[in-house]
Amino acid sequence: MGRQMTEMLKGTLEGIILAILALQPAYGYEITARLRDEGFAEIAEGTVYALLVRIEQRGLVDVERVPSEKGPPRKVYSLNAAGREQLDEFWRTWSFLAARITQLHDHIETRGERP
Amino acid sequence: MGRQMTEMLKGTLEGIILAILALQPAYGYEITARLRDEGFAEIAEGTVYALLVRIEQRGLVDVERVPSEKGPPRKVYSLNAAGREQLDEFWRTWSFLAARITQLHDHIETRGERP
DNA sequence: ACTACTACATAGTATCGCTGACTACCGCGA
DNA sequence: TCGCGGTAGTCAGCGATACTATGTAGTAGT
Repeated sequence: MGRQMTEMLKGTLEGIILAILALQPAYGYEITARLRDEGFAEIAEGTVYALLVRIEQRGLVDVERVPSEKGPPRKVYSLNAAGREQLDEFWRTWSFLAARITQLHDHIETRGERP
Repeated sequence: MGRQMTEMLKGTLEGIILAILALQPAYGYEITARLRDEGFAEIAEGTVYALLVRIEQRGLVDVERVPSEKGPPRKVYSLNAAGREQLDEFWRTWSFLAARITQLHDHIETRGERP
């Protein structure tokens, strides 16, 4: 993936996954598929699993093992109260950042960088 | 600063500074002040200087030493062609990411996470 | 038996921003 | 005269993150 996107995902990818879990509980493999549907095509499986381990250890999700029809049992993650709180903070932080950056972008467009 | 914001700035702070330099050339100390004006109050000076070293090493800026009336000489950075190219890519990446995340946010709001 | 898909896990790497300290120059007021 | 505050830049060490690459297994279809 591009260096730019890789760095920009830091901090946001966690929020993105929390947001996906907020829509409905899901397991790792499913989340990677969901990410592809949402347009994040280039995010590797390993990345998602590592992140799920982290958010589980932080206690942001509840986990349930569910036998799968195909392959090994699934670890289904669902957002708990702490996770929803964290997601809220993610949106707050994101909104702040997005607002500032949009503002910067407008500054450049109006003041005209390249004539 | 908050962990969340710290992580989210990764990758974007560089773009933000390139954007500021696109408005007009500036030196380090001035940039930290500009950041404060733009709403990024909590960004440490050391962070800005370190970032400037990086973008200089990547050849995204031209540097000119200008004597200051107060204190040591200033290093005035101005965006060069490579820097503008990088800034363009920043905007592209940012737009992509912002669009996906906004879309995710809308999904949650319309489908209703909490009844 | 072989292949493909599903499903999860982990070790190692690179990058990034933060903290905290330090050097150095200037002008002003006590 | 001395110290203080503002200006200006530098650096080492740290923690967190996402990526790459690889490995482990179970099931289904041929």
